[in-house]
Amino acid sequence: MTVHSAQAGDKRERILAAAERIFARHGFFAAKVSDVAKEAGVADGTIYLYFKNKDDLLISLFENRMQQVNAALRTAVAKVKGPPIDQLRTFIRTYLQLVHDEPAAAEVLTIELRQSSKFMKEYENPEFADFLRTLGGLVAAAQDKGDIDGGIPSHVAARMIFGMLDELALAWVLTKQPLGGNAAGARPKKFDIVRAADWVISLISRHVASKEQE
Amino acid sequence: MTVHSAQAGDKRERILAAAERIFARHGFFAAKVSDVAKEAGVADGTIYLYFKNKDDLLISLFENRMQQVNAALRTAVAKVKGPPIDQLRTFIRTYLQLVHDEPAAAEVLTIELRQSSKFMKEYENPEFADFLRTLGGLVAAAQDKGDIDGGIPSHVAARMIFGMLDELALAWVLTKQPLGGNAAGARPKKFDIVRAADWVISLISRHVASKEQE
Amino acid sequence: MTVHSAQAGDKRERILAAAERIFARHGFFAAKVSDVAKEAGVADGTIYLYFKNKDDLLISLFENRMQQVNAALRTAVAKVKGPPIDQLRTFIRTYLQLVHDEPAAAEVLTIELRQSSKFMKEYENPEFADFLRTLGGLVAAAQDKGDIDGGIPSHVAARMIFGMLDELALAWVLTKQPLGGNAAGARPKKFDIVRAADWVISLISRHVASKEQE
Amino acid sequence: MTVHSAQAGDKRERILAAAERIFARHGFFAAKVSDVAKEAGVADGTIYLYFKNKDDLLISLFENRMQQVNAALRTAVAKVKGPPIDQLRTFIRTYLQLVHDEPAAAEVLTIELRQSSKFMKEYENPEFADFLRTLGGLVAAAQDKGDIDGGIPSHVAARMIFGMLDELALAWVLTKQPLGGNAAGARPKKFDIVRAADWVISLISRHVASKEQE
DNA sequence: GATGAATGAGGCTTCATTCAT
DNA sequence: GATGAATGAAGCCTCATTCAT
Repeated sequence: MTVHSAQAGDKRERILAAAERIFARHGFFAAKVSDVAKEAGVADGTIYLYFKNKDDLLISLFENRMQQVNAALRTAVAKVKGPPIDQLRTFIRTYLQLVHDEPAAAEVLTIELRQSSKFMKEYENPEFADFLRTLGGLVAAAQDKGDIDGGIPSHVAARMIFGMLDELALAWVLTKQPLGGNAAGARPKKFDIVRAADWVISLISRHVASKEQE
Repeated sequence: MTVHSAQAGDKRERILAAAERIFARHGFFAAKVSDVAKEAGVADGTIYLYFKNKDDLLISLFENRMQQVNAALRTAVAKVKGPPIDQLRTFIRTYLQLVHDEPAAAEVLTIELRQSSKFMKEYENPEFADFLRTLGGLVAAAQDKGDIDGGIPSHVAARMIFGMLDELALAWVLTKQPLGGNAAGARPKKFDIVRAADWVISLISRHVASKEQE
Repeated sequence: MTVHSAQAGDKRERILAAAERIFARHGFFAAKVSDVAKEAGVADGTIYLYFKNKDDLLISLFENRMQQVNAALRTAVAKVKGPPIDQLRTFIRTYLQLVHDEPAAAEVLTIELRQSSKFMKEYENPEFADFLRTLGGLVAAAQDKGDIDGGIPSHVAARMIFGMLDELALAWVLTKQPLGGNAAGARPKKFDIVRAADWVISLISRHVASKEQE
Repeated sequence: MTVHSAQAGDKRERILAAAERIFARHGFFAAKVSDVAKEAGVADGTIYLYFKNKDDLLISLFENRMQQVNAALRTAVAKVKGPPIDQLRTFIRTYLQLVHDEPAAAEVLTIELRQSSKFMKEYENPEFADFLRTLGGLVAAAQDKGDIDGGIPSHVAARMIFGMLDELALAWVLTKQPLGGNAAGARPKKFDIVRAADWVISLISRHVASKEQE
């Protein structure tokens, strides 16, 4: 029974995970619902027991993943006792670490979120708003301490920082790293996405940032 | 005669302009070729005299607009005699000014470019590569002068800056500014996209940047 | 239940039968897939659950019908105990009887097979090859017995005989016989396609063939 | 002037010749009018100065080629002073020689005539009727002499013979002869279409036919 | 007469969604 | 709940034909 209901409860998750992979692979529009079903190991119709329609599947995926991202960020930031700029660094590093660990999720959040901003506007996007609010708060605090230029509206600065992270994620995700070393500069080398966190901090902070690396 | 031949030569341009508006309005996938044709005032089949298919229409639109953007940027930057950071500011300001003046183009370049990174990878994107190369050059020069942190690979910094611009453009474009004043904070206020250029510069430059506003 | 499962299993057959009628009526190219669907009493999309595309529908129809023809011919010939020329007569008579009984099938096999020889070449046509092989075997046996001129390569003779049958079928099928008597020579009279079997035999056999008519 | 008008008069012929090649290459339905125009070296619209529409182009091609065929056959047969069976042999041999010399024409007459029997019925086909009448006359004469079985209605026998010729032509035309010798039986060898004339005669004549080969 | 850019009707096909089992 | 065969709306694209030059 427990196993059964667990499997049943799992089904929604399995579908979301499948959708993540399929959307990452083909893009939302090119992806077929039946492909998601196949990847999830369920029948086409089953998807409609858990989601209203294809759009809802994408929306739900966003909400779900952004929720996880926000939770991870909150947890990580809460642990930092140092000044706001260090919390910001942690925020950024954690985000990019997630991108590194979950490239499919990153691809969906980055590319598909973007392309579907169109219909995201209609559905609103509370989790993303939350993300920006948190980031804006960290920025404002860092501005108070004089670590970031205070002349910039913090919500705009938050947007800018998100833009950097998003673009880094995109560039990193789209660079298909050949297994092993890469042939003499044939393709752009896949840079270290996690290290990039420090680059972001050093780009935007006015002082030489205190390093607290592993 | 002049009118006629101008119109004839214009037809490709008219279709591109129509596609720009339609794609900006509905998004690439939701847009119908027949809508583009109607907007351009031509028959459906006429589109296929100038473009191989719907994809090619999008690709061509990118190339064309990015070419214009690059040309405008080159011209604007060439006029600046000051230090690299001032050239960079001009680059950024010009870019955001273009976003401001051509919101439809910005929407397509920003949203649709993103969502179609998928198939942009296949078609390559020489003009965008050019854009990044120019930006990277300016960054490197500014780094040499000590105006931007030199520890960041310039091509990564260029990506980050582009990310900021892109996100600013996106946020600005998607905020439907109600004509006239906006109802008490109901919607996020449409910030001044052009002024944002200075914010970008002040965010990333290590010294108080010299203002050279109009 | 029986009816239902029968119908379900039948669906492919129903579509083939509908295609046969529609193709015979309008010709392959002029026929619309949606007409076939309507004739079969299914939705347009259903066709594509059973066939890859319109071409595949035609190909499958050929294969299916030729298979039936070959089976009928084999059965009929196997019953004949007489000399090869009698088997050959049975082969021919059976074929023309099928044409008589299934004019739509005949029309498709005769006309559309021909017109699509173009793309039949690409798909091969094993059943037709089988048909020719069987016919060639009978011819060779009859040549051994001296009933047919032995100087002709048997596979070429088989082709010739098929050509006669095909042309007879075509001429017969295309002659729209008005019901009842025909107006004084206005239209070519629809000859007796089954009797024509004997004419074929008497045309090609060197001796007065033994008649074994009904 | 003469040259000019000759060229102008030629244009219709050039278009017919182009249509013959294009139809033979792609089939009537798959062939595009613009391809015919390109092959003929004229503009698309020019075709419509000489032909009512695409169908008319095919019809005219038939008429024209069948006329030439009939003329050639009449001339050849008129030279033969021997018995009807020899005239018949000449008729057949001449026809197959034409197939050999003009494979494109043969392909159109054979394949496209067949597939378009559909709309040929509507347009009638006087030249083909003429062909059959001539052939029927020769058959009847040969029957009178006892060289061909007299029990067969001569117009049906004519059909049969035409069927043989048509099928031989088709088989021969569709066998893409590999340049040079052919790999050990990989493809059916391209038989000698002209020699096949004698095979036809020996298949249908009751006596050992007098050979009058070159 | 000749051109060929433009037209636009119409078909093949896809795929999100439903619903009988 | 789960299935997956069936549906049918809708869009991309082709290409025969026209007509202004």
